[in-house]
Amino acid sequence: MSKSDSSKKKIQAIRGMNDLLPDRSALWQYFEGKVQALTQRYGYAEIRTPIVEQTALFARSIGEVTDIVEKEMYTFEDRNGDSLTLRPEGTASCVRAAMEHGLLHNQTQRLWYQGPMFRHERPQKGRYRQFHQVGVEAFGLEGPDIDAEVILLSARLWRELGLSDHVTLELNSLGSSEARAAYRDKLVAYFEQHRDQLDEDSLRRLTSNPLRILDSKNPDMAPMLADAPKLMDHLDDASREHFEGLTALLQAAGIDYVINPRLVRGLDYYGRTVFEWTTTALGSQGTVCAGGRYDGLVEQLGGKPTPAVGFAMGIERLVLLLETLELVPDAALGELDLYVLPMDDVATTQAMLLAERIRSELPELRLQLHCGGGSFKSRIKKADRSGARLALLLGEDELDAGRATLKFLREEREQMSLDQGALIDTLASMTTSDERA
RNA sequence: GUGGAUGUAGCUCAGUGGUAGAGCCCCGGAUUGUGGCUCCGGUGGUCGUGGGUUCGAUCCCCAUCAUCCACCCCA
Repeated sequence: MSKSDSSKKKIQAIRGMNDLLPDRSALWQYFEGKVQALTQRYGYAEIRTPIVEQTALFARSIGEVTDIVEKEMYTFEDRNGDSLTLRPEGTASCVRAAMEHGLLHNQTQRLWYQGPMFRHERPQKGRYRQFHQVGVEAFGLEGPDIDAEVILLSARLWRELGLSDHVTLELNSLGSSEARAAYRDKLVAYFEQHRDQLDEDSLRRLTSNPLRILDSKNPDMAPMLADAPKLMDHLDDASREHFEGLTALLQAAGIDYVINPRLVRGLDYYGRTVFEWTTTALGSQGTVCAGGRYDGLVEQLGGKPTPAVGFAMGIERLVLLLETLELVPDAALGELDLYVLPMDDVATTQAMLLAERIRSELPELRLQLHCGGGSFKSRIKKADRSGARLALLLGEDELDAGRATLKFLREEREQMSLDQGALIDTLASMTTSDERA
């Protein structure tokens, strides 16, 4: 080995950007499958947008002074000198695409998306620089019924995943932008009066995002925060009515919720309804799904005034939660049904042809064909380690007789010698009855 | 961006100022076409990376990278 060889540095993944390895991919597919089926059942159509957009899109939608825009975006110049950004969230792109293609012209839209998002944050469990979200957005509907619908959609997902007992719905209303601005002034005035009790972070937020001070985890500030003016007490009448409409619908639908007057979203475009689904099972990254109403965003991006509501959920966090709580059914993990095993090299061709025939006749069956030769002993060991429930053995005796041997790898049961003609029916009966059980 | 902890085989981890071990995994064997249990043998590590101290460092010091936890932020 020369020195130049040893000086080669191993290339590794970018910090905070993870590979999804084969032992976990079935879990993601399970989750994604549930989402796909669910959105379809609610009449939401998928939209796919590029992961790169003009930087201005995010600056104008998320808000110039938010942490996301100020210090967390992956922004770079392309070869033309244009400023581009890897999307830090999905709503802005979704709105841009919907407007650009006339999807919001005199019509309502129910859309969903899924994909990677990018934020340059310090990685932590449940928080990564490339992370994945599923988002749901509804446009052109202003009543609280659509707010309730998207919440019901998310609640059904938790039910189907077995998560209902592990997540809590928190609700709040931010009111109209005018009411919020007036409230913000009152709040700042209150904090100014108690400036001595504010910690360093809160002093910084006093000018950037004073509403977020309410959400502080510092116990020393709790008494002072408890006496602060309440957003709920400063709502405009229309927003109050909207919020009451929403809570009435949720009650009618049997959805439990907690009103959290300190709940504030980090993105500027939210107004009126905001909500979060949280869990205590994930440590400090407990928000698993969050969203709300953003009636002003379309107009802000140059479109006609269009009411809108939506949410995004973090796939890493939800998958982590499913793993932590051991809520993934074995059937979702994609184990093999059948391992087709030529007992020696002479049987290779016949085994391959038989495997192909089975795949044609039984498309649902998960079948792996032994490749790579080896002694019979090592072959059958591999059949065992493959995890398959059944093995189909083909050797000299079987080939001569036009038969195959079906062996049960996971149960105390005599192996069967089957005529190759009857094989398909036997396999079919065995795998379907097993799945129903 | 701030504070703290950690980094030895694919995985989980021992260990010592004189260049390393266990268990699991993987491969082979224990009579001919039957795996799982047991037994035997074997592959595999520049001790995260780069400097420094030292006769000599995996061990001490510094830096760096990565992971984890909390803050910040947020899904």
